Amino acid sequence: MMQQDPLELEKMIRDANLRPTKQRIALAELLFADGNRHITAERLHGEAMEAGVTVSLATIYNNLHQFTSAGLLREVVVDSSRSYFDTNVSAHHHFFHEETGMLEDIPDSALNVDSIPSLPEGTEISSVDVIVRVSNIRS
Amino acid sequence: MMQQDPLELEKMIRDANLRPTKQRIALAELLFADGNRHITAERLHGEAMEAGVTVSLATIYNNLHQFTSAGLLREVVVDSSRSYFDTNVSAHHHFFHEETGMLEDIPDSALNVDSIPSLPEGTEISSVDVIVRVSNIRS
DNA sequence: TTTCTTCTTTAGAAACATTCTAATCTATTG
DNA sequence: CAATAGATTAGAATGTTTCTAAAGAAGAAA
Repeated sequence: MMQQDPLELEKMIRDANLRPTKQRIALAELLFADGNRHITAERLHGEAMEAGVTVSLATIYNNLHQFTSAGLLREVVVDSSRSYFDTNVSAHHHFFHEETGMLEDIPDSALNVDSIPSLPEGTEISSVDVIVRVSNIRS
Repeated sequence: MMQQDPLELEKMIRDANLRPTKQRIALAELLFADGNRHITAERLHGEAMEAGVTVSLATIYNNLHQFTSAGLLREVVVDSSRSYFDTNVSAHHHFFHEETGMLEDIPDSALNVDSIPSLPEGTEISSVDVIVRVSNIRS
């Protein structure tokens, strides 16, 4: 995404039918200014604090979900205790570092999933998520 | 797995260096007697109650984790608010029904993941998890 | 069997992430 | 500017999971 310009961000927010409030713009900057990010609510809250923006946790959650509904973010489920949000919404997969809890993109082109078996009756694919869990080699 | 015989179950528990207590045996029966299952702690607790076995939730969690460490169960991460435990510990993947929260196995042979890109420096694969999220076709 | 040790279970408290509530505040529109 | 619809917030509430400390059960040794 890589949206540096505040005006672009504001347009993006408006296009999502959301009002460009101080908090929302600040969060959008933190999320989208520096390119692809994988972030938890708690960490985004911390970054907002550091940046001198007072935002409540409730607002962090509200906005993460609103951005996700608008297709600006994608939720990645890798950890049963925390939610990660990914600013890269195009097709791709993930490495998950078990020790650090860090996520890393795997380009869609770098991995191939095929011969998906027949789907359960009456269902359609919503997404295919591949998570390659990696850990440090212990010597 | 499909372990019907109580004696087999007891052996399985002993082989995992665990004591065959009343609660542990009852949980093992619920988990392993009827073949492949995908279950949450809460649901296992409910089933134990129904079966007339009094087990605390703490014990449910203790045992699910101990069985997992022993390789008798595998934790499947598909939902950021709940943990699922799978009695099928051999290589395979999952369909996840978004509406019902139900999990369904995809045999390893029915799905192929290839050309996994070079791993991050100093790491090794711990597992490759494919989750095909499906939802009911809305007409 | 009796005793000793180690492992288990448990109730309840605590921790943690997330959602809800209802009041206040802000952006937008007329 | 006034009215309204949307946004933010503190704090309470929820839901899952873990922790604590005490009491109970299993295994080993004599």
